[in-house]
Amino acid sequence: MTQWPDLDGLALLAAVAEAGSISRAAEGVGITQPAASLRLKRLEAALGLTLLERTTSGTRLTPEGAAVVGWAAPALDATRELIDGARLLASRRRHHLRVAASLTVAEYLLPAWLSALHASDPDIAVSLHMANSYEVEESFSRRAIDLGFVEGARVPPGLQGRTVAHDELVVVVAPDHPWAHRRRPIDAAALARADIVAREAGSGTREVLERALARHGLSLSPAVELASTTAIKAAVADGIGAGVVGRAAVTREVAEGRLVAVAVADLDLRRAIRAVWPRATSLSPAGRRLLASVRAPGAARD
Amino acid sequence: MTQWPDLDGLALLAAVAEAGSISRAAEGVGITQPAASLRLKRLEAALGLTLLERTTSGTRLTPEGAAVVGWAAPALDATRELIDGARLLASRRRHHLRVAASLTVAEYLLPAWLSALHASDPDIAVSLHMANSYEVEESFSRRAIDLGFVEGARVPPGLQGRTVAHDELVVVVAPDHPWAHRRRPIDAAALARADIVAREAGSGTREVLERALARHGLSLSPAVELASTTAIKAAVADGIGAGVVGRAAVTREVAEGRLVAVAVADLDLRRAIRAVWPRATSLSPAGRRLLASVRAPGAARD
DNA sequence: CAAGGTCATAACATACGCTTATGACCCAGT
DNA sequence: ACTGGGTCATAAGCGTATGTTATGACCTTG
Repeated sequence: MTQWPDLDGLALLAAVAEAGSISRAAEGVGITQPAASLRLKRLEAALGLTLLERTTSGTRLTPEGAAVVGWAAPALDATRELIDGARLLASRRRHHLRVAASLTVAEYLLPAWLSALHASDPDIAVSLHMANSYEVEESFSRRAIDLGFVEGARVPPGLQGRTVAHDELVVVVAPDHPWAHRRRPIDAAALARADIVAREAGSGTREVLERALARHGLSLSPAVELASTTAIKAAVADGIGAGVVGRAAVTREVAEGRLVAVAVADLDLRRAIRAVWPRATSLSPAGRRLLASVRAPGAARD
Repeated sequence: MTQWPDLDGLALLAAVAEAGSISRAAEGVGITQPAASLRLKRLEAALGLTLLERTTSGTRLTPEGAAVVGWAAPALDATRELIDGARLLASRRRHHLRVAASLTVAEYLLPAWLSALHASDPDIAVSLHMANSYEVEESFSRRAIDLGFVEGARVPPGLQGRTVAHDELVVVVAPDHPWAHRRRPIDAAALARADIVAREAGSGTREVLERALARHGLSLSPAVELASTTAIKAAVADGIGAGVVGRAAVTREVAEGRLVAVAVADLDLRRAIRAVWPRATSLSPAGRRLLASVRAPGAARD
């Protein structure tokens, strides 16, 4: 497979033509004179031509050498163009990052991660798309994003992922709800029977809840389905029912007494937050930087 | 100096795009699958790009890979053109040989050598220029010839050479010349005093004669100077004087009694026949073949 | 569900390609 | 005429690149 000529050698040959001596050309390209001598000799052997007239006072091209240099110029130019093009693409990969994240992650976790990324790598520009887990998969297949964040137990097919955080769902009710003053946890069956305000089917939040109930042989029939955590919080505050949302989303409301968190016995509402990217390709450099930022500054919470 | 991309790798990448799998591409370019895998991985690392989507059912280009393949095509094409051009030149060097030889060599030695060369390498075309030693040097500086044959003691400056044969000058006279019936050799002084028919100054033959006489403190003052051996033989036969010519040139005339060779005591008239070529460059392949032929088939005579 | 394809990884051998050290040679300036 | 500074070539040593074979993990397909 050593059918291709040595581009380094050809560049060196051109440098010799320019410099008038092997020594100076060698210095110019940053190798020693013996290395250059050898390289040129091998090039001549490979081509079967005498390219250079070596004298004790310098080295000049033979006519054949001049012809080869003439042919080498377009080859080297075309190759340089390839390098430049690749560099441009690589720089995009290093300085641009298209992220898709589920609503919950985008609202409550990503801001801190992105700020950490900006602190460590100020020249990475991030564009963020909000999407539920299924839309994330679809975005990958359209190659519209480089990195996704999804919640839920499973890694979507065709993707690989790394768990970067955990989020626990909590049951919240309005302060005047009957559960608001219980000292003992409710049980899973009670939750399943109650009026529930839940996220729509297809969201990671909803999936975790359903799976957790299913482990008790229970199923969910929500009183209301809403498409955002904010809407759920409003509905719960209005007394429509008990809401199930990520703990991070209601930290302030619970602290301020506007909502009350209700403990549920025997129900595992923890869910993994995963960074995911296509299995067939490697994560882009910018994506790797973001993951490094996620891991580093204590951003991972539960 | 490892600034240039791996052309083998790029060609391999294109092969992968074509074949749809790394294994088949590897087979296509004649390496094993692991070697190809590594090569491609290194290429990706060097460019900082993800070029391929590797799946368990084959490998396809990413958009970035497609772009790189697009850039690689002109680079590979330009490089192939270089190879083709160099091959053409090399084939000329292998199949063409421009030879310059002094009159004596061209007439009496080269025919046998060329016939031997033709026997061993029928596809080498030889063009022959007759020239005296000085003209040979000049032909090299004009790059008009690849190989020269000169007589005489010295190797011309700027050239390197190898002795390929020896030729001995002999003194010949007409059958009715006083020296024709001597049993004892004449001496050098007698030769210097006699009427001599010699080659012109600047010829190798003449130089050898003058040097040989000079070693005895004698100098040459020819009665007649002629520009060809044939002319000298005619002049000697006409009785103008004693001729000094290469032994090979008069073999037939002496055998047939038309001329008589006269021995000369204490005069070394041997001269080297040298193949010469520029010191600054190496001998062309075709030239090497001719020298091999000269050495091999007993062509070297004295 | 087994078989045959995909690619990746590991262990090893070889050979390339650079370095430093040294030598031969020529030209120019003293 | 000679020495000094330039040229290039050769030799020995060494690290690494790059190939090989052997093996394993993983889909996809019949």
